[in-house]
Amino acid sequence: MGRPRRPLLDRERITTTALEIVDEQGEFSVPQIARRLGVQTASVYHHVDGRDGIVELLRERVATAIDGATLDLTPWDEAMAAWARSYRAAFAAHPRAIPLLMTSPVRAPKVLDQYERAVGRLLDAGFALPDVMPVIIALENVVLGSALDLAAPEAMWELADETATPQLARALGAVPEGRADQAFELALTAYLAHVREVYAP
Amino acid sequence: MGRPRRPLLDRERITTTALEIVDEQGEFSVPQIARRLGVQTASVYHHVDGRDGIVELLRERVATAIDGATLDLTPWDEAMAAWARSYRAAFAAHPRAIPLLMTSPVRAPKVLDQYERAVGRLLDAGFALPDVMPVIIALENVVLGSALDLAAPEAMWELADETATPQLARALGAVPEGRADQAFELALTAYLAHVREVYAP
DNA sequence: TGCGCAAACCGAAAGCCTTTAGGTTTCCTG
DNA sequence: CAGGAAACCTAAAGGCTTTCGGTTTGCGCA
Repeated sequence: MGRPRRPLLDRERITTTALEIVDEQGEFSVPQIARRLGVQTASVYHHVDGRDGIVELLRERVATAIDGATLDLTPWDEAMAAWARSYRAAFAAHPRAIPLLMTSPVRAPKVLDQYERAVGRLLDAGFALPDVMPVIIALENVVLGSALDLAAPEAMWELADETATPQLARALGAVPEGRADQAFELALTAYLAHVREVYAP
Repeated sequence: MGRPRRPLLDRERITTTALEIVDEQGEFSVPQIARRLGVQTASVYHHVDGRDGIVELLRERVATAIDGATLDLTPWDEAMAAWARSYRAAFAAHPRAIPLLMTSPVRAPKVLDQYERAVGRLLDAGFALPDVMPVIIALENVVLGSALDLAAPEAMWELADETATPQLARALGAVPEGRADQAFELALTAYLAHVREVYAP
């Protein structure tokens, strides 16, 4: 016991292990992380700001997969569409983590920079200043709502009692493959089309 | 001790108390409920299927505020819009409960009946069967994404570092009152306009 | 080179939570 | 009025989060 020759822990390894566990189980606990890393529970607290700190690390880790380069596309609506798809894809890569991550916003500077650039793109495109944030927030709502849909896949499917809700059962039976992706594309396309019409100069 | 002359607990009181606590604190625990009701923790388990059962009761309780009568409006798009607004308003009445409720779908028969009727309305309006669920799911995504926005109010506002993200700070400063409602209306209007164009016969 | 402080890990423990098991009293049905 | 079910309690197991103090190692500075 005592300090080891080489550190056994760091924030990266803790984050990676936590994400592994969440991908498998949908939850995580500090003792679970410690066990996987062959370490005592208390040791983890030396590197991390409590359990909530680990959640924040997970949020940042998942958010780093958002591709900020999409925001350089032209025209502006292509940029927004691609950014939204990348945003959702980042969450889709870890569906079981979504409930854990989505309740509070991403604080990572890298992501805030992307919001900064999104604002810039809309201003450059001629959007009025008071319209910019509502347009971005509504886009974010579509993205997060669709991501949430990924977290509870096939949820309603088992619930369709054919006798009580025959039309619902029929409609569910007729749903094509990849329904979540399709619903997202539908909502995204609809949203951007409307913004083009109403707000764009 | 022993069985009391009049029952001290029932599912209604447990649900009401749990919702009170969640409205205040954003979380709840079984011992907290027991303390408020002047009862031992174990007694609560006699009426309810564990903590998860209480969450399910909360989901149903909150969902009962959704106004199913909206689905009788004509034309169909007015019905969908009003239903979506009522759906979101039900969650908005308990913003701190949203993270707890939104990760799994509502199982309450009353709500499933509403889905049943929504399907019926779209079929009657001439929608093709395979289009019905995607249209409803995408609408649900908009509603839930916007509801999620209510759960983390003013979240990004404090994060705007003027030096690092000047344009974001400017745009945030120009945001009008009631931004969450406005973003929801924007997304909802956009969505329904597009569905009218693309899917409606 | 050596001293001292900081870093990294461990052991222990407090205090919370969930859940179950078994006991006691009261109600209700036949 | 007898017996089973209902409603509550006490007790306890086992998990989780977090903190505190101890031990060993690394490293910077004199």
